[in-house]
Amino acid sequence: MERFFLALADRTRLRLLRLIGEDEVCVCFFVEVMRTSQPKISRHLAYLRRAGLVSARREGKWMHYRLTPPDEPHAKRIFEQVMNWLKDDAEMQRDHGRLVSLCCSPSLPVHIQGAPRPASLAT
Amino acid sequence: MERFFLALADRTRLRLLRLIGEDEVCVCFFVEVMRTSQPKISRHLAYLRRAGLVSARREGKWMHYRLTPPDEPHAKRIFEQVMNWLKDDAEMQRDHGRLVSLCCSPSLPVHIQGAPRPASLAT
DNA sequence: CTTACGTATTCGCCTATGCGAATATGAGCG
DNA sequence: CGCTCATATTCGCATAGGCGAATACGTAAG
Repeated sequence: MERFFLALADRTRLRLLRLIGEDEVCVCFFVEVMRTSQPKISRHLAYLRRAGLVSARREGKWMHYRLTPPDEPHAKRIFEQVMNWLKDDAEMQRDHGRLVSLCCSPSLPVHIQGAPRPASLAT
Repeated sequence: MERFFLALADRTRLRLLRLIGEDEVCVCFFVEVMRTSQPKISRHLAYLRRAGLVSARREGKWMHYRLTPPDEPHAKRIFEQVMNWLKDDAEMQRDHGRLVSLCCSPSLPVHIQGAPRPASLAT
């Protein structure tokens, strides 16, 4: 219970959760969209993994993260409410906007060319 | 947002929130029911006050605390869901049970004789 | 005014955790 | 194998915050 709330008690982690949303997103997009250092993002993803809120899948060099909402019914409902809350946050809307336009653009920036786009946003 | 979740990320604070519930409860009952040191309880109440989740009212020597749910609609809904979650926790059920039987008993233990009982539990 | 009592705050210590910088790991490729 | 790229982990440092012990504060009673 405390672990659950601790995982939610950091802005970087909340931004990551919001960016993932219903998709499965490659780490390189987080770095690109959030304009934050890669180690910082990786550390927070690890924290979320330990808290059980996300899980990862490797695909060659790329790691994809997706949400794994809690099993416990109360926690699950709260988690969904939190995700709704995040949608109303200005900064996170900007993040998400950047992710969408990035993934829908025909050519990715040089440093992430070839990165697998989130399924629901693929061109 | 982070401040909100940080406030919820501690078991002692969650126990306090659950004990308060819909009532206005005197600090001395927390100490009695949770079998925890008074400074510890006071510190966590101060934390909750700073986070805006509770507010205090002085009545002579006694301090009463009550919940002040967030204004922001998302936070408010989440807060209510959290309160429901707490009701299912075993330790917190024991806490609450002790509070009820304490307040409904005709005579309080020596060290809290004269303490004002929570309104809804008064004899 | 002094005392007693309920509550709050301070102090010193310790752990958790955030950060940037550097480095390690793991996978694909030549 | 050796190189590169994507990602993860480690290191050293700084702050937040938990705890018990001691102490301060505010109010009522004598």
